[in-house]
Amino acid sequence: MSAEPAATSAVPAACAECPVRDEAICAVLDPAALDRLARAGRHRRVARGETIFAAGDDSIVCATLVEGAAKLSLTDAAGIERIVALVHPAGMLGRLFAPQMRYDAVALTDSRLCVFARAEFETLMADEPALVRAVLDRTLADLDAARELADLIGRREARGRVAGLLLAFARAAGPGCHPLVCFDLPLSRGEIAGLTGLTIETVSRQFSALEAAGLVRRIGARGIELVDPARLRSLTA
Amino acid sequence: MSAEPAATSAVPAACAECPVRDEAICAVLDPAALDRLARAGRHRRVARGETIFAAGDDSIVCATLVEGAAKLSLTDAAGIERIVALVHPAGMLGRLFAPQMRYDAVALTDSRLCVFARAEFETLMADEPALVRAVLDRTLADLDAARELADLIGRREARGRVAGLLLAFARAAGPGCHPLVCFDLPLSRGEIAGLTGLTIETVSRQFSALEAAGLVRRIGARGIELVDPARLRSLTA
DNA sequence: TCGATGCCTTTATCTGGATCAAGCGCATGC
DNA sequence: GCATGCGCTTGATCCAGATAAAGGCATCGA
Repeated sequence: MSAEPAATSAVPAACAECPVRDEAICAVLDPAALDRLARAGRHRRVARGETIFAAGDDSIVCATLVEGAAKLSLTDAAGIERIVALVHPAGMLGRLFAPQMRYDAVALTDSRLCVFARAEFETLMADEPALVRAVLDRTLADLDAARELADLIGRREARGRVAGLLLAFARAAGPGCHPLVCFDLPLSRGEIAGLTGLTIETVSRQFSALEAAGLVRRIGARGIELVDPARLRSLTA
Repeated sequence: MSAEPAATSAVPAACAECPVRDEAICAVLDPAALDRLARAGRHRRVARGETIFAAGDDSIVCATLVEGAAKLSLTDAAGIERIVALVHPAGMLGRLFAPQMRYDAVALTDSRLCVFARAEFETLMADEPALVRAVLDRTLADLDAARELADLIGRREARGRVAGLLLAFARAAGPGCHPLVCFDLPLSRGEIAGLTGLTIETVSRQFSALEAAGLVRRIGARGIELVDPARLRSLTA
């Protein structure tokens, strides 16, 4: 693989130093299968705010998020965005076995992807039971996350939704910051609103209130410190 | 494997007349594997309102819903129930590869289940790639449904939530009633409230308003006729 | 240096849905 | 026949959060 010349954006050897090598679906593959998958994959960088694919697009690719963060969302006729999922490193993007994308996928931070042609990926799945199983594990985790989100935004008061979101994000993005109480929330107020079913203003007020109550501390534009996770959790009730 | 040529080449008796035989995960299995699964499963009837398993229970079983309907829900400290999923015939209940149940599963109508010991089911999955694939398909469908629900309750006005729920239910439970515009909604007002994140009173008022506007018609306690699905859909925006 | 732009916050006002409180319809039981 | 209970509806009131409007504070290109 190192014999390949000047292969810049499509380097199978990149698996060796892949940050999500042990967590992504590829982790379960034996070397031969990994090599086959690696040859099918292409690395891609996307900038913060860039659309990876849009709802209604033909579902021709799927991808593993290697680094960064992304959202899946819909924007209704009134222009209100509703986010239905956050994707963290090692998570997958795209719809397997379906003809069209159902949501917009947008990068929340500068990110790196490992992109596969869907057809090719599905062929590989047909040959590799372990890959099917890995995708299943990932999908079950996604399902848990989706139901947790439904539970979160099903509650009636704004306070609990925001508190729950902070805790969920801290948990999901956890490995990024050891104390697990201080992390970067790569979401604008508008995105938090779209995720929680609130408005920007309400989100802003809730943040101010949580800070005033000594439950969290805002650090710069996007930094969050969970000062009192226990009390925060109690708001989640 | 003890040789039973006659038995292994025929569809197990219990499955032969199963109403979800062609839709449930079992549909993909060859006769031998189906026989093995059938031997591992046992039928169970549950009455409307009966709890199938509760959040926190050890995850020792999983099941296919053969007939009826069920809900997955959580009840918070204040006694407010939030429903995170509806399960229709051919759907699965239970958490694979996880030690504990995460939600309460309760029958919405008198129902029939095909129950498996989780460990045994997982063993069978290890031997049957087609079963893993079938479970994956089912899980992907569940994921779509969960995200659709998150989208539904993320919207800000009650009208759209109720309208969207009716359409989603009509679609999901569709095969039950041919015109697809007239069906039985096996949910109490309280359950609809728990599903949409509203209160009983608001749900009731929205139903009255939808009926007054000529979009739906209520038939008896639980019957619903979608008089104007198109206009209903427009409320979903 | 200077707007211009975009995002966040804050204040003021309004409103849709929550809450509180009766009624109503319809079972079931005595 | 009437009481009891339960779920649904309806009305009256209240409030949390939506809406509207303005100001603060970065970054950015000219």
